[in-house]
Amino acid sequence: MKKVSISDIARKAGVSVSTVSFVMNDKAVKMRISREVIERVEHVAREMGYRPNQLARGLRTGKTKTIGLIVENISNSFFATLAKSIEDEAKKYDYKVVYCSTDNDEEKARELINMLSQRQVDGYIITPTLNLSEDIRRLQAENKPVVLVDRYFPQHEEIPAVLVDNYEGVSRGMEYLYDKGYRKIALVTIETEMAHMKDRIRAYSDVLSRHGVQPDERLVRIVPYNSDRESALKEVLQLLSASGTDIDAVFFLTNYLGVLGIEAIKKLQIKVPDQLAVLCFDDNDIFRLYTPTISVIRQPIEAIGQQAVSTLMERLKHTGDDAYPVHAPLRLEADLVKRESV
Amino acid sequence: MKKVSISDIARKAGVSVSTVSFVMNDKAVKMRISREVIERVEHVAREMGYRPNQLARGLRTGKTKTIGLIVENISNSFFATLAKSIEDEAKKYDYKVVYCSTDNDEEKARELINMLSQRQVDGYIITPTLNLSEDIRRLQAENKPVVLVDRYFPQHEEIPAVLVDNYEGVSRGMEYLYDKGYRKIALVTIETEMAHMKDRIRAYSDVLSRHGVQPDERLVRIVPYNSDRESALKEVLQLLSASGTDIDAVFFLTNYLGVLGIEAIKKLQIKVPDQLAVLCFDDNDIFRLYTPTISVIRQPIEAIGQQAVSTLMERLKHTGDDAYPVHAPLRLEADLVKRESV
DNA sequence: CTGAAAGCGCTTACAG
DNA sequence: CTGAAAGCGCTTACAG
Repeated sequence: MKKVSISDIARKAGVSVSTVSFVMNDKAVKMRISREVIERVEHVAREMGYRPNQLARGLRTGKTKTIGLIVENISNSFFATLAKSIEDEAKKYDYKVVYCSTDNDEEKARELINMLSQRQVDGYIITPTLNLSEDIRRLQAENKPVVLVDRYFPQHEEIPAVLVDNYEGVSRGMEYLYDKGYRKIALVTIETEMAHMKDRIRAYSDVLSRHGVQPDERLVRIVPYNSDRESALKEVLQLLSASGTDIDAVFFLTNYLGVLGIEAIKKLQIKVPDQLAVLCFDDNDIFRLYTPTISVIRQPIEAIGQQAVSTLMERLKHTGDDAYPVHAPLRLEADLVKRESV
Repeated sequence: MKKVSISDIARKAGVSVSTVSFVMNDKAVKMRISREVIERVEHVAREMGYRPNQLARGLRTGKTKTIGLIVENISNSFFATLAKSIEDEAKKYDYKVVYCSTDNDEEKARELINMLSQRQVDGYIITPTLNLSEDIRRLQAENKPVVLVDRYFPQHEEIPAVLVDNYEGVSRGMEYLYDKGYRKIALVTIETEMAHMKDRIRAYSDVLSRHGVQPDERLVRIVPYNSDRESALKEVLQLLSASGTDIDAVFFLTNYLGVLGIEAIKKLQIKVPDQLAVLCFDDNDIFRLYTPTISVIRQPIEAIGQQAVSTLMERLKHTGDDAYPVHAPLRLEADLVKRESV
């Protein structure tokens, strides 16, 4: 059974391919094609089970109605939720989404951009890795709009970005811990040069300074990026069991670290929040169900996805318009979810 | 900046488009093109930043090197992990994956198949909904191989499927509970006609019968498919707090139900495993970290993804071969992960 | 060894 | 109101 093409329909309906094309694209009325022909063509098309070949259409029109989405890792719950929200939102605009994971590898990210570009996606939503700004500018130069999500390049305001307000979110969390009387607040973060994490760390230090507290190096643990689960866990265990530091609270700067933290706390049998208060950036089902429940700064994932799509759609409409306004990253507010761990 | 095409390169290198095409496709040697021309073409292509248009290539060759993956919901951790494993495995064969979610809606599943078909994917990996077998057979008739994952159609052996051995997995879990001395074993499942769930339920009853236990209706709770989170939780709460049933263990047949179960148990302050043993089909980070840790029957998700891809690749090679052998579904063994809840 | 030409399935000016 | 034809960017028999 071969796929049926427009010319098969034309032959069977006794009209030209142009006529069929006009009917299939709802341009029949504009082209003043007779009611009778329209109906005949539609009937034949349905009968033969016609499905337009989008490859051919894309080749001809230069538009594929497809968004390329590049995330760090689709199996991570944050990105999976983000991807779903982008897929659902894009559908409203009649766009499809093709997604893929970088595993936070620069080279892989480049390959993916390359692959999506070859498939002629109309625009991109990207969770960038480091050093990707040149590749992204090249896309923009080819008139392919790009919107960053979750991360951004501070020195490149011409690349729009949608993300949570990291600085504000961590500040809020820190103030909350401070208000509750905690003074020896430890921080667990991941080693990276990316600006979104630097913003989070900066908020931690700034809040401490504002309260006249000297940041204590021993309270900050930076997990190397490529450490496997085991060694990362070891780092956290070390921090939490170190004597002489008197930690009374710990702030995990990512979801993944928070989960490791829970494991460490469980292993060390630390009583939360009596011996140690726990706060995490980014929510997770586990935090809601763990005993005690873990307080978090929650990112508005759905809203990030929706805004990313609508920003991209805006750009897609203005394609070729060089004077398109430059924006600072769009920062959405995070929620402080108070639970039992603080 | 326009994209550069094969003819731009041909012009600049002073050769024909055919020559460029042969060089780009590593057929230069076979066509005995001179070393010098090859080098000139490659140099020009690199210089101009040439990226082949896959739409055009796909249109011409009829192959897109793309797999369409349809799952229930990409934001669910089971499917997110499965999708990642399929993406990684497909990459080894130099195939890309386009994924999308049905939300378990028959109509949406049909639309997605339609969409992927219009984009000319070479083959499909599908988590089917009910009543999808006809649509799938149509794909097969069009010579597009399909492999089902996670679910299957027992009456359609001609559609290959890769899934966990549901019957064996639940049987193993039940025997384990029985061995541990539990006799009043409750079951929480989801309402569906799909065979994979029926297999799980059948295993539950069979193990009970084998031990001469009359299945007690009051011990089985079937959560209606479209119930929202709240009402599903209510169902579970009701089951666990019902008096006069003396439940001593509960077996949740899906990940999602197990998480609800944890919530219910937490709310009711039931002591696990002293007052109630808990077992769940399908693992989840939560089960590993909850206190007490929850024992599970773990699906070999990675292996399912890998087998699905390799089965599909096999079919892709034999495309057009009508006599391709019919297989029963490939059932992979689940692990019993003993933790503290039983 | 290399080029000219057909054709994949569409859309869209252009002509009548 | 409808059709013939060009062209999107490729691949691939065919010819020389």
